[in-house]
Amino acid sequence: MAVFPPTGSSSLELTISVPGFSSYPSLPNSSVRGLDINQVPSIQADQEEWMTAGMEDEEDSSNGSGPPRKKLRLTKEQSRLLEESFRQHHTLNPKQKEALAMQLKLRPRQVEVWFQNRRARSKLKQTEMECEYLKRWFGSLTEQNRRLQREVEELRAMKVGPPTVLSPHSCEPLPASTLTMCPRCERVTTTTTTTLDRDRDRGGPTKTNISSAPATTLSSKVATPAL
DNA sequence: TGGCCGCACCGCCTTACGTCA
DNA sequence: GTTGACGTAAGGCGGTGCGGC
Repeated sequence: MAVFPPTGSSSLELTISVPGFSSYPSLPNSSVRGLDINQVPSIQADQEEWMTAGMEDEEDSSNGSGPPRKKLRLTKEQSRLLEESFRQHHTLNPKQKEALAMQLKLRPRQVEVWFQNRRARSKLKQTEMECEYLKRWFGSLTEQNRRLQREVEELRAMKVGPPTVLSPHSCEPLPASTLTMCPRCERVTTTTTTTLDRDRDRGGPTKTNISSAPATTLSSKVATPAL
């Protein structure tokens, strides 16, 4: 079973990079400053139909009689243009916002709100995808953990009744392997000192660690994605 | 130069409305 | 016609950065 591969990104940071607009530029002399964000650009006839209710309600709200909040629905064309703009920039500077608002015949505030909500939706979607990924990865690790536990049990059983290992040269039984538990990582290792090793290296025994065995054994690599 | 204030913007949470099954 | 779920525009609040005083 393959360990679920980590994605290219080693980070789960939800960063939205906006080329050229890392932060909102401060434009003290911008015409946007001092601009009434509730100012309504000229409304075309085809827009009045859906905007009128909202506009009227805003005016109604000034009478302080608890304004019923009417919801304005953006037209498909407006949504399309906003989406298109969002693909280019996830945030807007004041000039872009104003221009877009003019183009869409919306208030700059509406454009701003749409972008805020759009960023939120984008982030939510990303979070859901990452959640799904982590779930699958957890399932993969659980399965791998089960396999390793099983392998540990098998190795423990081997310790009770150690197998006879024959020397490839003399065909005589070699000293029994000893299973030990690594105190640090709790991995089971086996230490085997062969006659061949002794012949080759008088300086000390050579340890053959199972951890260095092929990936199909206990040493199955546990890929840990950088989170 | 540091502190304060106002402004604009943001993210986050929530509310309220429109739509649809 | 009613209802509940869902999507989303908009309100509210706190935080941040910047410019002016």
